[in-house]
Amino acid sequence: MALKVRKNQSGDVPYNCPLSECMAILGGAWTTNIIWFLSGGPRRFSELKHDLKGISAKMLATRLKELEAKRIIHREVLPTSPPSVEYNLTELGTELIPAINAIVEVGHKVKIWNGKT
Amino acid sequence: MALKVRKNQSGDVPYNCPLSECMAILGGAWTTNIIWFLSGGPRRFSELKHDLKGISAKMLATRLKELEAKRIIHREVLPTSPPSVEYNLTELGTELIPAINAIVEVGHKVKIWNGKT
DNA sequence: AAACTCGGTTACCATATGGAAACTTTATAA
DNA sequence: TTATAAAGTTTCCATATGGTAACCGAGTTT
Repeated sequence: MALKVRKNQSGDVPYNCPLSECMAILGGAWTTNIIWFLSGGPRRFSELKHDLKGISAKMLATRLKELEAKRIIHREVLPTSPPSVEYNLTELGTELIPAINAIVEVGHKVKIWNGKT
Repeated sequence: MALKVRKNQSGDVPYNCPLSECMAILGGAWTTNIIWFLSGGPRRFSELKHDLKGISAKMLATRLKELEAKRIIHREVLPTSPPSVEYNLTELGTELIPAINAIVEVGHKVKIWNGKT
């Protein structure tokens, strides 16, 4: 006899939307790391490049533009010479911090489970 | 005068490790959705395929194998006829749920900020 | 005048990602 | 006898992703 498809117990049926929507923000390479470093306060392009060891200028520029378009970060040109550019989290961006922290927490637990204490 | 690179205020310097490690688990397409649906209890291949509207069999099989290799989910063949296969979260997999929930929470907030109430 | 800094841009390229559709095996149902 | 279900696998293909390296303009220091 063929099996019946059981009702899913995790909640309402098309519930994947908020998850997918948020993962569309956090999904790209380096994205969570950028947000995490910005959670410490405003940061310039070259500072972020220094923070994110191994990131290319192209990748960093791409991600910063994406996050700016999604209103997660704010870009501000400072009247220094030469002009410098500072990035910081918007209010919406700040809302992401608890999720990032939760991911960091699990990251620690995964390391313990994998014996990398 | 050239600007000085300021010390980052978000914490210790090479702190990206747990974040990157966890994102390496959660990063692929559909991954968080699969974990979320499994958080409701064990689920068969075809049930998950039904849950995750639009996923291809290939993608689902790939992700399930990945998550099994990372000890996030457990695969069990049931002695039904035809044999069916049930997937469920391991203890380690269960540890991911708070992070997934945090992401879902932010997903809701993002929708509100974007005016999609 | 030459070199350097800042904040990128551009071109080129290799690989990774993921979709569509057809096929498989075992076994039961019509 | 034919069809269908479960749980994938396989092939083919298009696009997305991301790295390297060179380059740029404005301004500044040497």
